[in-house]
Amino acid sequence: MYCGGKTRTKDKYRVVYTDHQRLELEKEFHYSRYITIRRKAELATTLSLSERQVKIWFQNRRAKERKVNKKKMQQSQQASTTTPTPPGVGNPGNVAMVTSSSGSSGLVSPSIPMTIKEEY
DNA sequence: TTGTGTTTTACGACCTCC
DNA sequence: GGAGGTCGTAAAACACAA
Repeated sequence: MYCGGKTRTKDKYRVVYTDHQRLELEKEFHYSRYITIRRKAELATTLSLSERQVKIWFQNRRAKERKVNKKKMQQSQQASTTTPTPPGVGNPGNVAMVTSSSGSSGLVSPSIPMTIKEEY
C-alpha cells in the first residue's frame, strides 16, 4: 500500500518536517488521536505530504504519548513508594485517565476504534 | 568541537477487524 | 485479503554538558 512511493531514499534516510507541518499535525492530533481517512487526505494535500506520511506520523505520535504516559506512571509510582502517602491522594499524573484513554481528550475508547465515525 | 543521550521519520513484523 | 493498529528498531537530526 505504498501511497506516494518510496520516501526513504539513499541520500535522504528521512526528511525533517517543517514547523508548520508539525503544528498542523499536532493540532489535528489534539482534536482527535485517530485521524479519519478524509482528514488524512486533506492534511496530506494541504501539508504537501503523502497520506502514508500522515498515517505514520500519527502512529509515531501515539507511540510517543504512550511512552510519556508510561514514564509519568513510573514516576508517580516511585513517588508513592518512596514517600508513604496515602493512596488516592495526589497522583499528579491522573493515572486513571492515563491508562486507557491516555490522557488529554478522552475521546477514544480503550479498545481501539477501527471505525471512527466521520466527523464533519 | 565532540561524545552522548534524546527525538523524529520511516519501515517491517505481526495482529485485529471488516 | 486489505487497511490500519501496535511494537520494536534503524538512522538522521537535534540538544547539551564537558
